[in-house]
Amino acid sequence: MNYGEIIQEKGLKRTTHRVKCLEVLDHANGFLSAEDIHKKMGEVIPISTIYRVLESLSEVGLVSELNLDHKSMKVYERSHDHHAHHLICTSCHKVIHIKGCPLKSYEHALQEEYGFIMDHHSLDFYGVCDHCQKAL
Amino acid sequence: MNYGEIIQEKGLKRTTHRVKCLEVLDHANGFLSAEDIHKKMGEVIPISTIYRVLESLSEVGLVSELNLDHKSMKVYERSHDHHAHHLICTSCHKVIHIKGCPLKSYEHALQEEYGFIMDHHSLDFYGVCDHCQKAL
DNA sequence: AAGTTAATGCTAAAAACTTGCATTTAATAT
DNA sequence: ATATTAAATGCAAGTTTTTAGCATTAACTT
Repeated sequence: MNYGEIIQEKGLKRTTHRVKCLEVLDHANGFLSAEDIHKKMGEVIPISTIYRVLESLSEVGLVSELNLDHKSMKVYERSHDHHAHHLICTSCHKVIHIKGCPLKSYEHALQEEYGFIMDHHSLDFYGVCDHCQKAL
Repeated sequence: MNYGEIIQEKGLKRTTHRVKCLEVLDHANGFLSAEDIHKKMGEVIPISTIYRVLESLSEVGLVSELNLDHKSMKVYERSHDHHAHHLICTSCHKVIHIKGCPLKSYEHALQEEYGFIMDHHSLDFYGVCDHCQKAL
């Protein structure tokens, strides 16, 4: 299934910008800011449109929007269907996806202890990747 | 030890604004934005000064600055000396501190698996607190 | 108390993001 | 295929959040 079809399946119009934007995000390794995407799309489309495209793709769940620690800027990634966390390299900014989550039972324990009903959690690891260690 | 002394101990000048700001953060339950702090300090001090005060307090580790998921705004809290995570109520925005961390061995496993050297991680839980559940 | 350095107030501006509105494009009905 | 309708886009301007420049003031040092 190509990007256009994926977009239509979610009930959105299949526009050039949305297709291109989804493709860019799908090929990116790591998070991209609106500005990054703008550049990768050739800087011909107004940035306001980029924001609107990202908003619509986020709304239907094709793209995830998040704020990372230490960055005062939203970043975006192609959503994955599994619950996942990230290793984020503070040197090259590469993002490694980790499938699986070690927090199930811990969440349950917290729920018991604090009477807090969990909705979701955010977990990211920061450090230096394999490749960057060698480069130093 | 009072706020002024704490500030001086870190090598900063003990100014009225810094003392007041640290006090406000120490008494807050939850994260505060620069704007929140500005209001709590009476809105007489220019917001640019608030940012500078927060910057200096962050630099010496008295205050932590972070970006939460879903909020495109920096928020601040009085630093605690122990490694801790948060339960954040999406209804009343109260923040519950959880001492301890379940990720030690998981981090180690990731380090092995990906050759990634960990620096730190961010972990926050979102849900509905005890109190808000009753109110619904 | 005088001197030195850092902090503050005030104004302006940069950066990130949003909105309004006329025009164009995509999907749908004819 | 063409007309219709609703949504998306381009363009310009506006918010919001955060930072910077510079003259003045306050805090610590001697």
